[in-house]
Amino acid sequence: MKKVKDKKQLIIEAAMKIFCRDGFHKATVSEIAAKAGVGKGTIYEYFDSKKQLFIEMMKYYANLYYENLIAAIEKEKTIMDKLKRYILIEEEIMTKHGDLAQIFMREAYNIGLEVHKIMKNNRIKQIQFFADLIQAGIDEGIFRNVNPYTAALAFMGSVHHIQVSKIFIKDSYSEEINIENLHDLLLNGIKK
Amino acid sequence: MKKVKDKKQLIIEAAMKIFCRDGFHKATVSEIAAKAGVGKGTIYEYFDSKKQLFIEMMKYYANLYYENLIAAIEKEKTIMDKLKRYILIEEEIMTKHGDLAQIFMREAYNIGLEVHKIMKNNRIKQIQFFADLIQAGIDEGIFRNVNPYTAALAFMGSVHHIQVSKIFIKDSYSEEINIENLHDLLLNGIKK
Amino acid sequence: MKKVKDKKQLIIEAAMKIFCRDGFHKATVSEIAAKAGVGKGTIYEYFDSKKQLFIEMMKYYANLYYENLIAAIEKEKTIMDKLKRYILIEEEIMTKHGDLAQIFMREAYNIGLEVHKIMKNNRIKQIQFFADLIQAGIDEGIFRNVNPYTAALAFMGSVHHIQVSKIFIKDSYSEEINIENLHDLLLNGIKK
Amino acid sequence: MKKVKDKKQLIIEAAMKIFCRDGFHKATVSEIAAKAGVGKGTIYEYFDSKKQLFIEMMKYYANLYYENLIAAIEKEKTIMDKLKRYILIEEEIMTKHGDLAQIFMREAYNIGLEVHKIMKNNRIKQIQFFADLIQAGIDEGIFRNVNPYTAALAFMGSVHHIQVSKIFIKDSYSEEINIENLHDLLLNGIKK
DNA sequence: GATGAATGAGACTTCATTCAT
DNA sequence: TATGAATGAAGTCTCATTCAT
Repeated sequence: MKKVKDKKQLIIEAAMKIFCRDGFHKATVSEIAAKAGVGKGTIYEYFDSKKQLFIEMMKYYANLYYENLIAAIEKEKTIMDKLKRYILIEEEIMTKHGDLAQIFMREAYNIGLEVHKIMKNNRIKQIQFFADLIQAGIDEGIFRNVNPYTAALAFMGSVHHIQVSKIFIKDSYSEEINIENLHDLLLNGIKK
Repeated sequence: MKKVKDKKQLIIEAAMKIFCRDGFHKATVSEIAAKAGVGKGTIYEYFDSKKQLFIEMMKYYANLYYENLIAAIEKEKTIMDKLKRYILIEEEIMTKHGDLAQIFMREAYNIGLEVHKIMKNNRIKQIQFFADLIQAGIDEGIFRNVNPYTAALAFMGSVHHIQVSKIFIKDSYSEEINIENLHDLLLNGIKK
Repeated sequence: MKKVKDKKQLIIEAAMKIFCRDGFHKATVSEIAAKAGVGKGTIYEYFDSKKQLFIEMMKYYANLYYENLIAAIEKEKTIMDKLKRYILIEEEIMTKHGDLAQIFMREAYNIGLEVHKIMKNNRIKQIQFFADLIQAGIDEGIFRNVNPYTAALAFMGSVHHIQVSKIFIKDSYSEEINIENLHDLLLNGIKK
Repeated sequence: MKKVKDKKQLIIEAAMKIFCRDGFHKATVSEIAAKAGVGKGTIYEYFDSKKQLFIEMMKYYANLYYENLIAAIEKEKTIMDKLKRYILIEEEIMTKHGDLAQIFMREAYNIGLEVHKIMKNNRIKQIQFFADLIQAGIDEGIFRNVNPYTAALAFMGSVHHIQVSKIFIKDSYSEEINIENLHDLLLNGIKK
């Protein structure tokens, strides 16, 4: 019984790597099977189709991400620490799983309605969670009276973008770009 | 000679629409031809392959985008106006051509080295341009002494992320999220 | 325009041979293509699927059969001659296309509703046509007052069965079994 | 030892149902196993392959059929009663096991030489048995001097065809078609 | 130059068969 | 003995690309 779960897990992890590298349509079931170290037919013992494998892979990582996020943030005491932690986790996730985030975004429109729904719900949950944090900060009087959703998206977008750029550009001035700078910038603004 | 260019242009525009909707691998040459109103074989009169068509399509829109950006910004006089114009153009582009930006990002890794290079150069040019603007603002004393690259990426990422979220989430609280709020936030920060 | 029809026809004829020899499920599209002298993909230019090819093949031969049958019978003047002609044609068809009749029967249940309907309609048309002939003979007073449908089926079944047996058994006493004997038997009965 | 036979028997009976419904190639070993209430692997404990299972299933039912036929007919005293009994049994078998007869016919050509031989021998035995009955009737002076093989095949074919038509057409005039009519027709002919 | 019928490589998926338990 | 998870050969179908017209 444990073994069955292990093999399904194995396939999901292999699928994640291949889907991230190639996207849904370029990825082949053959290669996922090879990466998982199982036969091609075995994939179909655990998943109805390539599409279904993609969906279950997405669900798995979406949940994993959200659970970890909540767990880490709830350890922090103050709003400011929670906020910083959120940004740090976003950064960490983007570093480790930026490709996953990318493919979630990109394929969300194309694979089908179910994928789109998962993505949308996941995204809304995140934004809401972050917006709630900011709203709490506003209520406590440590933040200006900004729109919490705009702020949430700005924060998330900045972190995301910086990370993607670092991965993408690699050999350039990406060294000097770091999250410490970003924290300062987002908290204090650019204007003198 | 003029006619030839017209037909090539026609195919590139059709290709853009189909590639944006379906991604590189799901898109079919047949449908691009149909959209362009030409025969399937005609595509191959103007482009060596589907991949080459994608590359040329990308080059075309990357240039178009950059030229328009520069032209619009250079019309503005002050640093602050240039910066605002930049943000507005980014927003406009994301609104009109967000799907194009998405596909550029997503497929950049997969299609081949040439695509990746185009993307990277384009991105670096943009970041550099924006960072230069910010640096000029710092030099003029209107901005704090932030890292210009971090700031550039944060601005670009925020705009991008908000736009994507608006498209993606649609029916939610996206109404209250707007660029005016974002301007204020990025310029003045969140802290009281 | 003529050529297109020729190639579709070519595929239908090849499909008939392979389907007859192997049955629907054992038959492969590859081999049908090879038999027709076209590429595998060409099959799909003319038919949506293997199943659709089977259906269209069936429709084609069902019509061909029925048209020829009617045409030949209408040339005859008297009821008795029409009846004999019918039996002779049935025999001829079973000789030439017995395998086709077999596959029609066998696969009719399995391929899908559409196939079943075609088969059923075709069968009803035939039975009705034959029963009408017999009824006309009864009305003219040359036949006893038998049930025309029973008689039609008995005649058709006898001819069919004899032919199948001849094909099937081949090397046995099939020489002495012939249609002349059958005519006599069916017209005059077995009892002294 | 008894148990082993029981399980083998169980599989044969399940196989018959599935093969009859789907034909050899469409039928799956999985479903046969499920129907028999055994594991998939168990099938291979008793049969070398799917093909071998089909062959053994055929042999079993061919023998069963023939034994029952002989036993029933030998109970009758007169030629005429034996003949009638034969027709009634054929009818009964076609009613109960028409699908089996169908698949025997259809797949006989395709599965392999061994199947073909079984079928052929079985058929020859039946025809011969029936022809012998008719010949005996001729010798006794109750039948005209018809060709006994032709008559045998005509009788068998008529019964078969009527039965198949009843199953196939169902909702039509099949009510008025019955074996009593057929008896009369075959014995007395159609001519006045 | 323009076309689209023809092609076949390669994708997803099924299922008979094996074998470790 | 009985099982069913695992497998990979083989099938259907798609689609980028070619080439005769």
